[in-house]
Amino acid sequence: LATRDQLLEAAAIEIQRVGFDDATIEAITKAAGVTPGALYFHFRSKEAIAQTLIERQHQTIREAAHEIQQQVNAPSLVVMMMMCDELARGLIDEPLVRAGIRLTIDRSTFGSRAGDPYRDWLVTFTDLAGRAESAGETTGALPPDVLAHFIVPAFAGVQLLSDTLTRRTDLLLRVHEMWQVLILAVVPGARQESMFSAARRVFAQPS
Amino acid sequence: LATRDQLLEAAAIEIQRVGFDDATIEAITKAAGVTPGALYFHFRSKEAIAQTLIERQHQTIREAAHEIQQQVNAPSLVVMMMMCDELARGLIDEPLVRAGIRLTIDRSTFGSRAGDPYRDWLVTFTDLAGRAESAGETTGALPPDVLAHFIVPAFAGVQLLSDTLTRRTDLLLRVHEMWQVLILAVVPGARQESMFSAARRVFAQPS
Amino acid sequence: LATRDQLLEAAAIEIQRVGFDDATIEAITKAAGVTPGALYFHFRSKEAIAQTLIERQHQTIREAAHEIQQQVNAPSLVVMMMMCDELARGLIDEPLVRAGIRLTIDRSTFGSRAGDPYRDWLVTFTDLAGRAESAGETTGALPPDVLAHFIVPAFAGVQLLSDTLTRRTDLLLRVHEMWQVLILAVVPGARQESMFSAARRVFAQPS
Amino acid sequence: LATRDQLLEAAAIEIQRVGFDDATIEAITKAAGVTPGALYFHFRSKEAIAQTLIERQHQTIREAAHEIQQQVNAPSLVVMMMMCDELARGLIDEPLVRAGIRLTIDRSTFGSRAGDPYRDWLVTFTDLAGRAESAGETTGALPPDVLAHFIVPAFAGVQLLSDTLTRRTDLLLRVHEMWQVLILAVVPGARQESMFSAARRVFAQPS
DNA sequence: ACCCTCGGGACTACCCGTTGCT
DNA sequence: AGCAACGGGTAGTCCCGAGGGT
Repeated sequence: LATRDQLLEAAAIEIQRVGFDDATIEAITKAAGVTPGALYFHFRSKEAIAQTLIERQHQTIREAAHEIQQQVNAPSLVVMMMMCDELARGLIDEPLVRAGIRLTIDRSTFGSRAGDPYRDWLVTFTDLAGRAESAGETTGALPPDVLAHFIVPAFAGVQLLSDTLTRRTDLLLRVHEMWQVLILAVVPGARQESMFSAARRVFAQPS
Repeated sequence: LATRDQLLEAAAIEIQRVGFDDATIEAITKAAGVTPGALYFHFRSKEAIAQTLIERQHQTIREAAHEIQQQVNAPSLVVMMMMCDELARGLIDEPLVRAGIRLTIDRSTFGSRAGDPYRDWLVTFTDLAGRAESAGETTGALPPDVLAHFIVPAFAGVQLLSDTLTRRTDLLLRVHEMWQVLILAVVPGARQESMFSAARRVFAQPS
Repeated sequence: LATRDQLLEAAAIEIQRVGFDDATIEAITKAAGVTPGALYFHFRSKEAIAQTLIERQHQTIREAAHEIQQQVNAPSLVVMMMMCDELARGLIDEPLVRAGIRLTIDRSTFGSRAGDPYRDWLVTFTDLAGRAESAGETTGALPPDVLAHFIVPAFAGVQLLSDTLTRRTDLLLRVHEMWQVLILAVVPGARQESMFSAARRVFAQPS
Repeated sequence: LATRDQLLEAAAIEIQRVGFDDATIEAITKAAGVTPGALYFHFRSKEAIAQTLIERQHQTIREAAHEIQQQVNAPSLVVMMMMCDELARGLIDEPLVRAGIRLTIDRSTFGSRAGDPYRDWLVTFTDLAGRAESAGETTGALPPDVLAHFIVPAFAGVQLLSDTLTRRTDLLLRVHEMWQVLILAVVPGARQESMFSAARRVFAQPS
């Protein structure tokens, strides 16, 4: 029902704002305009809401990634950039994404499930890195899985610092800078310039 | 008093284990072998303990960094590696460091103070990056502050994922890999090999 | 409607299992395969179900007692035994009877109505005890009402202990033993032996 | 501390009045003049209070029984009567005893521990019944354990009905009547009259 | 002067019986 | 008869002072 979605959105906003522990049921229900009873009709517990939120965001990102890979006919490296860009923009203005990430990082609450989104990204990026290497976009000095195992956490860290220090106002800039380093590290000299300009196009500010 | 230190250590262990919110006064005092009254004699509040913990860790790291910069006569880039290595090892086995980082990342609790450690690292690394450029260790393609603004979050991210995915068992390996990327990106071709072997020495497993 | 009976049976099973307070509407409706709405179409409230259950069990027992008194041409003392036997067997395998007794004993919920079944038994047994005395089955050392006021609670107690200690597996045995004591107490010596064998026939195990 | 006892007494009064489930923490603490915090300092949970109450009553009764057996030089049958009398009087005016019995009967909450008091009485009464037989107080027609297995539940039932029907105002009378039946059943004819008068002395109304 | 037992108060997640609207 | 929602209420917990012991 519509109430369920209202609750999820209210929960996302609240969780993204104050974190899971400090997001009270009262605040969520009040924001959604319903009563606690209604909430516990749709969700078994507070954790169940968070789980749903995580899954939804997880799935949202997967779909976006899938779409990008499908629709766009671009170098694998550029696909990676677009995925980073997509996620970064979501982190700036979509409560669902923000809440999902917050829940993934403040792992106080969830056991092993918390790492799932990371694992997902790792396999996707490992795959893309492999294709990039095959396409000659990278020098091959670094194995694809090593590269993926660096890009994903690097992005996570950039996002984390940007959030802590500037409330993500400089996020796009920092992600752009991150890709400049990556291009310098893995793209053959001859193709670096075109990659730089591709990056500039991807991370151009307007939403 | 000795009680104060016992309290701090018990708090560090507990916070590193379950996070600030779920670390109860009761658990901390029980672990320290004292009563809540004793705790509130030494600290004004639960937050005060966390603040003390953060400051202590902050200061511990600063001292270590200072020592490294002083004692070692090494390229600035290698100094950075050693600082990363130092922190990584602390993150693996020192409760104080682990608790400090946890408190910095799970920022639920503290307003703006949470970013202080990051800012500290940023200025230190910006400085070192400048020196590295002057010494010809880097190509200069990236301004020192841009470089620092990438290394620090990248390390934070690597640590975060390593913690989430492997409880930091692969942390040293990942940090080493991170530096391989960085070397490829910023060190002039002629000096890369010596930097690679320097990195190998720094991140050699034995503690 | 058939739904009504399903509801009653499910409620009986649930109440007999966990008691009135802990028997949730959700569990009952789920067991009956209907929705809360359906329940509230047939019953005004949760208490109404319990009342219906009590009345039904009350009536079931009355009918059984009536039948025994009517059909059987036996000494009044033996009629009493048969009624005890009947109820005991119901307490072992009929959810309706079990639930009814549970509701009568866990009197948390109902005010004065709870004693009704007891009062009923008391008048019936007082009457039977009077007839027994007239028929010379008893010595008359104890007035009929005193005798009834002992047999009824004694049975209640035997049932209670048997339930608590052995989940009623030894109920029939204990009720038989109870009647052995009663026979020794009130039956004239000359007729005791025949009463003992009558008791043995009544409380013979096979259902 | 004194607070602990106040809480136990308040809990006893409340539980004896409305039962375990309907005895709210708020009511108990309010009656004891303390706050929930104080209660949860002394007891881990609501159930823990009930457990303590049961144990205390259990122990109280045991001590009383021990004292009776020690101090009094009386026939075993009379000792049993005195124990019944003692418990009956406790059931009339001592909240602790009333609450203990209520918790034992409304067994909704506690698993197997609930039967412990019964088991205790059974062994004590079996022992006393054996001594009575040896002393020639009983005919020996009933084995001691059968006798005990009848007296204990009979008392329980008498108490239960008296509570339900008259709020225990006729309890002493009913227990007296119960013993009249028992004397008729098991005491040799020649000694019955003296036992009857012993019973009259034991169950004389004044406290 | 230091330490601790004990108590206070507020708040939260959770659940449940019940009822409109369809 | 069903789906969805309501609102009241309870156990549990936690952080934190104020009073006595040592």
